[in-house]
Amino acid sequence: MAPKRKTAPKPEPFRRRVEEALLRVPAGRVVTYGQLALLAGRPRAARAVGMLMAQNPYGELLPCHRVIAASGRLSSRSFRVEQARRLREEGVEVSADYRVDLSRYGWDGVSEEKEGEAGCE
DNA sequence: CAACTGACTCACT
DNA sequence: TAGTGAGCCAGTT
Repeated sequence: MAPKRKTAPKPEPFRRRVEEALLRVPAGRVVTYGQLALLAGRPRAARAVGMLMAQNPYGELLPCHRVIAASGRLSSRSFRVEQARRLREEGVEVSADYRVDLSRYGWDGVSEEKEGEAGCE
């Protein structure tokens, strides 16, 4: 017993966890690679998450455009344009510098989308 | 089997 | 305030 696995608390591939966590993110909300990695079970695997997004064979099937850097900026010079476009379509304000306010759109990890008013400022 | 890369993050200078 | 370096994780070659 006690399968000594330094990593992978679950037999499920890290990829799967990231996908599930990403699919949990409601529209109009964004998460950072670190947050997504945390939900996936690896708070330090932000890099791995980024790679999965770049490799994501699901393409548009996966809301990878909701994943941004911890600085609130869109990474990937090749995709940041489309990312910002999709985020704006979901109601997320993306600055001309491809910057998103995590304080407003940063997902807390709660699927409860009660931002109906979203005008508290 | 081992090494390098990469859509990251944090800390220090 | 901005820029640079080292660390960490998973996937690819």
